[in-house]
Amino acid sequence: MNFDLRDLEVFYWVAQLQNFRRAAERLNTTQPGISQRISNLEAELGVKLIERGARSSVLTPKGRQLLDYAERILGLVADITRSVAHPAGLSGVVRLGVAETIVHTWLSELIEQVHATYPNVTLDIEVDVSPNLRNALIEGQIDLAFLLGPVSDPRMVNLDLCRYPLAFVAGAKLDLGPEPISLTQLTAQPIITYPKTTRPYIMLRQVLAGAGRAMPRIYSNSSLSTIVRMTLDGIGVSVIPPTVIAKELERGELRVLATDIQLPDLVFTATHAHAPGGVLVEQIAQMAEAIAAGESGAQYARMNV
Amino acid sequence: MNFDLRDLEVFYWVAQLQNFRRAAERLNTTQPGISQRISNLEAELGVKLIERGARSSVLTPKGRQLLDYAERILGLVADITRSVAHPAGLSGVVRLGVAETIVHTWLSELIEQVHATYPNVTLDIEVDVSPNLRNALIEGQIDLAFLLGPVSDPRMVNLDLCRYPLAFVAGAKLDLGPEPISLTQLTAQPIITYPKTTRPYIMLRQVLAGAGRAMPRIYSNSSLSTIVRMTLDGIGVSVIPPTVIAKELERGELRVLATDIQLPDLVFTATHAHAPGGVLVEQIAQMAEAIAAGESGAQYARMNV
DNA sequence: AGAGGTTACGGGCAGCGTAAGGATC
DNA sequence: GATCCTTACGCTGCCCGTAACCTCT
Repeated sequence: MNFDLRDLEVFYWVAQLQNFRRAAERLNTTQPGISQRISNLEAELGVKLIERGARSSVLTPKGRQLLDYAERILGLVADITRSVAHPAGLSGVVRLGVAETIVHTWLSELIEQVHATYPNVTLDIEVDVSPNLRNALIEGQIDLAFLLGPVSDPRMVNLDLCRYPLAFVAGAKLDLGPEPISLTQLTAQPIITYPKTTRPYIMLRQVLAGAGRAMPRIYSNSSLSTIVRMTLDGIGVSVIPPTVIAKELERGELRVLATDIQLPDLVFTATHAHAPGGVLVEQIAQMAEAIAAGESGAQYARMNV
Repeated sequence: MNFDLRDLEVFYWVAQLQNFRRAAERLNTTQPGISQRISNLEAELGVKLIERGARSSVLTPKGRQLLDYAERILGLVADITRSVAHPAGLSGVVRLGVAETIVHTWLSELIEQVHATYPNVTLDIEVDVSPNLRNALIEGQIDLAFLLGPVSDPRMVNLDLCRYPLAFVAGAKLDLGPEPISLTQLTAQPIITYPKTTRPYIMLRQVLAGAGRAMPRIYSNSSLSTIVRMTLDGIGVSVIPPTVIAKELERGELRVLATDIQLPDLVFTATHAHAPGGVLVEQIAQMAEAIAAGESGAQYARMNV
């Protein structure tokens, strides 16, 4: 009998994702590697564990039986890394997907704290819009994401991070008339905000459409920095969380427009798959939760000035 | 985090035996190998697990914590080999210690059955007297032994195998006078039996001494075959279980002497360490139990003729 | 033709056994 | 000096990644 924990881990993920290729992505390896591991496991146990189908692979009865054991064993191994292993000894790569908003708030703080706590851990950071991050999570291409809203997939774990109000922001020089600014005044300008696939865009569109008038031009842009740049250049009014432009507000380069328009807040979550062995991921998610809670309070305080 | 099941197994045995060298023997490997495994485990967890002492090595608190997990994990792995693995796929080496009496009764039958059931399993068989087998078991040099009497060590598991009566046996030509033979008649002859360290020898000595007369000459011999040979040659009367000389009895070359002397039966057990992962050992012990039960009945039947 | 999995092959590295080197009694 | 463990070193064998192949739809 010669199988190891890696075999069980591979088997677990193939079972979960019902697909060799996705398991390979999830485990940062190649598909033939997965094939070999599974073959080895089946040979060692002398039993067929996985029924390879044309579109997806599914467990045999023996495979289901093994899955139960594999989950328990991997869970115990995770317990070991939690309770007996020294934190500084943890190592590995965590693939992190981040919505750009987070990049402009507390991401760097998290990165520093992770590297301080786990010197041997590498973060692979990928910045993208939340819908893409959501897909990447489900496909197993990233381990953890900080994105908009909970991901309602049974296998995903969501931790609430922070809640940022949206606001209409304009360049200091742009004159829109007396405040509070009405919808009509606003929509004379192009509105600059997040891409079409994202929740802020959809929410904004609903709010503007709800008023029953002609749709204003909406410039969507997947780069938050660029949105800020365009707003600074007076190209239009942007809809973003003021949190990300604290500096520009302080310097008086940008201002938050007083309006009566209610926009729902942006709610960010840390989301990851429920995975045995994902101790690191859980820890980092919890660190993010703590940092975001602290930052969020600070940001609110600043905004209330 | 990069440790495997082998690391945990090595750790488990070092913890049990409190000694690297003995763990190496138990695991059929070399002592530096054990050293390396433990070092690796400690490095991976970033924690000292074992306090190396001059005479024995003992677990640190973290080590005790890990031992708990290791036992559970290895137990689950054993469950896998029990319930999901195909028996024919089991492989490995089982080091078997056998008292010679067993060699002359049902050992070959067991060997055949083991090889039929587990084609990939190798048996390392060592024939020795029970006291030596007992030590080898405790030292972890053998995995399983068929020997005299239970081994009363907390970590050992004993299964009753068979019970063979002892008898005085003489060559067909040796004339000792009218039967039943008295002690006095018997002790005129040299008595040939098992070595001094063994239970039959001690029991015999007590019985003969109990009679309060001068001790007869006792030839002790660690080879049962040789005892039979000497008895056939008329050198003396031997004290052995008639079971092992079925053929000689049938051919009339040897005979069992009728006496009033009560000798306690030889009780054999299959004994092995309680070890997680020792699925093979448990299975073989159970096979021995079944075979011995069958054989034992047959032998009794034959003797009652 | 494209997605899913297997087979083939070469390079790198981990783990083993041998042998020599402390440490502790 | 005896016991116990660590360190050093060469070697083998495994495992990984690349690439080509097979097989369904």
